[in-house]
Amino acid sequence: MATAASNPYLPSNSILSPGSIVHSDSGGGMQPGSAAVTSVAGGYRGDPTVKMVQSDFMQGAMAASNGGHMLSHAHQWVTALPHAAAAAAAAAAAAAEAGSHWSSSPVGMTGSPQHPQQQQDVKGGAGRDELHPGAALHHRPPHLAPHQGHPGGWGAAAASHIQSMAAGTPQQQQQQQQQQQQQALLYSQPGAFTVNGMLSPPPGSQNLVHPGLVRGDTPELGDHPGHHHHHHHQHQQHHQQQQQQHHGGVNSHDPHSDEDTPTSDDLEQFAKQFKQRRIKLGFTQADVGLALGTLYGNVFSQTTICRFEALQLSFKNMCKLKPLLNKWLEEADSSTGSPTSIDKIAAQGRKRKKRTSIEVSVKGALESHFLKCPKPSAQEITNLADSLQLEKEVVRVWFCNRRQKEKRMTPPGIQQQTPDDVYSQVGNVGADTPPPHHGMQTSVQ
DNA sequence: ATGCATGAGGA
DNA sequence: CCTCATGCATA
Repeated sequence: MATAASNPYLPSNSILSPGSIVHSDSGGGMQPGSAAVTSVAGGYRGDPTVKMVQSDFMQGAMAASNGGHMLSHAHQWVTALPHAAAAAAAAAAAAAEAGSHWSSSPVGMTGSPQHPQQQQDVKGGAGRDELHPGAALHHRPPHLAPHQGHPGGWGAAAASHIQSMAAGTPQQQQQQQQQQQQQALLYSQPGAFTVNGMLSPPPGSQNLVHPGLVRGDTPELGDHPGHHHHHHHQHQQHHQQQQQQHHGGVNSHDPHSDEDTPTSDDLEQFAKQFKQRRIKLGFTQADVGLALGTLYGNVFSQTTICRFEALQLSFKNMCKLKPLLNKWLEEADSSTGSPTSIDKIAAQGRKRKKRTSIEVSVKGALESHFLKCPKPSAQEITNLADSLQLEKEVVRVWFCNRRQKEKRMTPPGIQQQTPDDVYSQVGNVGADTPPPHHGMQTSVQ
């Protein structure tokens, strides 16, 4: 197996031992003993004809379960066209600093679910038949003012929590790195084009994309300037700190100023507010992502917007995006129908390995190892991969993603405890820290 | 909402 | 090879 393992990405199909990875054969699938399955995504893209919209799809899908998959069968990779880099204006520079991370906070949902009325509707996989590009905006929510209680509670919500890692493993040492890189590459989707302004939330929005390079990323990490309060640090990193320059005395401390380096709290607050506004305006996360592209040249996916709202990005990353989203917010509610530019950019294809689904049991094993050693050596990875019957690359990536996950501080199990659930922190102490998993669900959309 | 993946950029 | 920023494809 070693042979094939070297290069996981072979056009050929056989990968490892039988049972380890199964290509999703039409339904034939998995064997009882399989460790993972790779699902195949059908024609990834490449056909302009496909109008499939993932954005809407997912949104609605979550509620509806799924509109039906259309999985095609393919080999390991989907072929694609070479990608072209695109140039775009980059513009925004965001000041960012990273320092301590989030504090606690209930992620996302605040507790108050959305109101009954659903605005997005159509997007549901169910109803997404009619998608007329350029269609008129659909209704904005007539009103809406649930309340979404939020703030008050926030203060109370603070709680300290610790990260799971760093439990006490002796070998746990970290060499931190501080790199501030960024890059922007994008591939886009084949979608058609015609976008209407960002202000018209079309039933099926999602077409062009606009590649752009962003520069101006954030500086480094550091503690936030105005770090005021409580909270804590759960990580053990923070090496370099960064100084803050306040020349000109421009912004000394104005939590609201976007120019300022936001604090964790600011970000939390902003994210929450952003989400509410976005929803009220009737936009999906995907819509916002696209709008940002047409507006500032940087498109973002639904995923990113989602993660932003849920504070699942690194502090630095959050800082970078905040200004952009903030601008969008302003635009969005101020302009009621701005024309916007319609751009379309060619979408190039990319080849992408099909997603491997790792079996739960295997995941458990990986988790265990992770706790013992978050950074296994190449050899260990190979080893592990072998015993788990997974490709080395898959395992390696798994660890990378895992580490990343640890890094972003999405409030782990730390939510505040209401008077009711006192006695909560019992439970996970020795072994692993099961994902608290916030049960967020924003029904909207 | 998230899991796995890609890639730039930095050692 | 890692970290970090991002995102397709999914559940």
